[in-house]
Amino acid sequence: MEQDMMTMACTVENAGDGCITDPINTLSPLGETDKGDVMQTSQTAYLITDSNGLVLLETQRGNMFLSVSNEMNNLNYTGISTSPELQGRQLLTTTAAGSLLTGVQQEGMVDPQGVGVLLGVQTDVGEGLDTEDISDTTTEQLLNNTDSISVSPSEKESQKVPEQKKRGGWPKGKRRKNVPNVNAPKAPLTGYVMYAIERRQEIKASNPELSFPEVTKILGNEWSTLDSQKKQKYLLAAEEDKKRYMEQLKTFQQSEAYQSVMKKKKGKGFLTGTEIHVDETFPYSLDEDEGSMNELYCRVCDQYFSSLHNKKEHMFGRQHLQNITGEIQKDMQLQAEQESQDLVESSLVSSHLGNESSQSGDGICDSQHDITEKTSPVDVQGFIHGFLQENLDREFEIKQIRRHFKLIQEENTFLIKQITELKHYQNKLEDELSQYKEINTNRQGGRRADNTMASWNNNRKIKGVLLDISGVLFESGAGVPIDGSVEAVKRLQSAGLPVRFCTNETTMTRNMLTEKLHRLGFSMKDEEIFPPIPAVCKVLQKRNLRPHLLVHPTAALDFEGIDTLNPNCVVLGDATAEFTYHNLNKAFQALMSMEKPILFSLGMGRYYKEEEELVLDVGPFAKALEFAADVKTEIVGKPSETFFSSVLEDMGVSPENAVMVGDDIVSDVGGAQACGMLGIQVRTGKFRPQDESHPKVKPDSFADNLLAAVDLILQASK
DNA sequence: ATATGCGGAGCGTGCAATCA
DNA sequence: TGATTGCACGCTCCGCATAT
Repeated sequence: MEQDMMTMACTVENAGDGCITDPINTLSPLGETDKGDVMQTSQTAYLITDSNGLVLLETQRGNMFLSVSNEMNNLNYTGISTSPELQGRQLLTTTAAGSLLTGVQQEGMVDPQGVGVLLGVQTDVGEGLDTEDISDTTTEQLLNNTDSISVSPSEKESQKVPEQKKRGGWPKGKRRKNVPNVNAPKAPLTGYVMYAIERRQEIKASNPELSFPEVTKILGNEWSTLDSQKKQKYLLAAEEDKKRYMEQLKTFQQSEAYQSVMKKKKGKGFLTGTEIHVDETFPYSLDEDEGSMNELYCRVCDQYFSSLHNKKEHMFGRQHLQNITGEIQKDMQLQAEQESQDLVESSLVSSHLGNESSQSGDGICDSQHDITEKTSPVDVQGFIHGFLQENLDREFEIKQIRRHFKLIQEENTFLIKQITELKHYQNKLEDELSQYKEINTNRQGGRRADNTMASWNNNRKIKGVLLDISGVLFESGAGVPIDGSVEAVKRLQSAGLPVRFCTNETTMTRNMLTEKLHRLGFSMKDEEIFPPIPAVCKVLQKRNLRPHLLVHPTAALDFEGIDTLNPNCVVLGDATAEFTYHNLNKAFQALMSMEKPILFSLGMGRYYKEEEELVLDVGPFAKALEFAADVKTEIVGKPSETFFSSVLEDMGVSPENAVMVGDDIVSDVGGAQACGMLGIQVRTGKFRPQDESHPKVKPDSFADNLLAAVDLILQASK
C-alpha cells in the first residue's frame, strides 16, 4: 500500500498555501475493510491500520491521506492513492476544518480550531504512542466511542467503491429564487421558539417516532402550561436576542450594500428625502423622510400598513430584509453580468484590433487598446442603433399625438362655431321675446301710439283715411272684429273724415265682403269698399283686354260681363286652393301663347294671416309666372300706385292729406308712402315684431291697433 | 408574517436508453 | 443518426402546529 503512495509531506498546518480549501461537512461511521489494510470508516473516511496511522479521508472531490507524526502535533498531508481499490479517488482538496471532523471531535480527538492541532488532542487518548498505537487507538476509540459508528457488511461492500453519481440535475448557472443575503441579520427568536428549539431535540430523542407537527403540538401545550418562572428564562433570552438583532440590523443598514440599494430606490422615486441616514430612531428613520403623511408606507417594499405597529413589525420582519438583500444581490448580479459583458466585448475588440494590427503591422500600443476599449465600436454602434430606434419610437408617438391633437382642434372649432350660432339665435330669440313682452304690456295697458302728433305726421293735416280690412278691422279667418276697431271706424265717420276700405281680398265678391263687415258691426256703403277686382275690370274694359282668369271661384263672379274668350292677358288673384300645378301651368301656357303677354296681379302680398297661421298670398305665384314667362306684372290693388290713386281720386283728397292704416308693412304702409301718403302700421293682423325694424319701410307711426291709430289721426285732422 | 425541521410534491434540466 | 421517452437529480415550495 505504502509503495502505491506518493508522500508529499505537506502539513495541514500549512494548508493556507492553497492545496486545502474545501470543507466537508460530515465524517461518517468507521469500519474495517475486507482487505484488512484499509479500515473503511464510511463513504468518506478510512483509517489505514498498517500505515502508521494513515488516515484516508474521502471527500466529495477526492481522497486525502493524513498521516500522524510522532511529534503528535502535526497531521501530515501524505499524498494521493494509486491503489487499485482507490483508483480514481484522486485527492483534490479538503480543509478538514472543525466541521469536517465534528464526529471525531466528539470523541475528544480533534480540536475544532483546526486539523493542525488535531494530534495535540492525542493527550486525551494517551501520551507517547507510536504510530501503530496511534492508528490502533484511533480506530478503537472511534469504534468504541462513536454511537453512530456502525456499518453493515453490505454497506461496507457497497461503500468500498463508491458509486459514481449520475449526471444531471439542476443546470449549472440556472437562476434560482433569491436566497436571503447571509449578511442580513436573522430576525430575533421569540421565547417560545427558543424553548421549542431546545425541547424539540429532547422530545425527538425520547420519541423518535413522533412527526414534526406532533412534536410541535406537544411543544405548544408545554409552552402554554409552562411555569412563568421557567418561561422567564426564555423570554429574557429572547429580549437579548432582540437587542442583538437591533445591533446587527443597525450595522447592516450602515453597510455600503444597503445604502446603495436605498439610494437606488430613492433614484427610482421610491424615496424623496435628500439624504439617507441611520439614527437611533431606526427602523422608522429611513422611511420617514417623506413626512408624516407616508409614515405608514414602506418604500422599499412598496407597501402600506394600517398602523405604526404593523409597520414596525414589518420593518423587523424577514420580508423587508429580503427585499433589501434581494436588491443587493440583484445589484451584484447585474454588476457581475456587466463586468462579464464588458470583458467579452473588450476581448472581442482586442481580438479585432489585434488582427488588424497584425495584418497592417502598424503595432498599436496598449494605451491605444485601452482607448479603443473605452470607445468600442461595438458600443457606439449599439448606442447609435438604440438611439435611432428610440428616436423612431418617439417620432411615431409624436405623430400620433399630433394627429389626435388635430382631430381635437377640428372638433373644437366645430363646437365653437356651433356655440356662436346658438348664441346668435339666442340673442335673436331674446330680442323677439322682449319685443313681444313690450307689445303685450302695451296691449294690457290699453291702446298706445308710439308718436306724438307733432312728430309722426310732420304737421300734415289729415283729411282722408284709407283702412285695410283684413287684419285691421277683423282677424282674418277668425271672423271677429279686432278690439276697438268697430268703435274706431265709427269715430272716424263721426268726425266727418272720408274713409275708404282698401283690400286685396279676392276670395269673395264686394257684396259678400260688405255683408260680412256689416255682420261684424261695421257700417259702410258698398262703394266705399275698394277690392282689386272692380279696379281690374275697369282696366280690362278700358284696354280692351280679354283675361285668362286664375282667381278664387267665388271672386270670379265679379268678372261677369268680361269677355274671357281668346285671352290676351292673364289676371291672377288669390286663388287659394286653385293654385294647383295644373292651373298655374295653364296660366303660364296662356302667357307663352300671347304675342305680347300681359299679367295682372290682384295685389302682390307675400302672405297673410289666417286662423293664427300665415298663408301664401298671391304675390309668390305672380312672381313665379313672371319668372317663367319673363313678363313684368302689372299690380292691381295694394301696393299699386294706380290703385291708391284711384281711391284718393274717389275721396277727393290729395295724397299728402291722406293716411293709410294697415297691418302689411310693405303693401299697405310702403305702398301708401310711395304714393305720398302717410302710413301707420298697426300691431295687429299679420304684424310681426321684425316689422318694427324693417330694412326698407319705415312707417310714420306704429299703433297697437286701429283705435290707437284713430286717436293719432283724429288729432292730426284738427 | 415569521421561526422552527422535515418530508413530499412538483418542476426543469440533462443524460441514457430506446426506437425508427 | 436523430427523435422520443423515461429517469435521476437538484432545487423550490408547501404544509404541518404554534406563539409572537
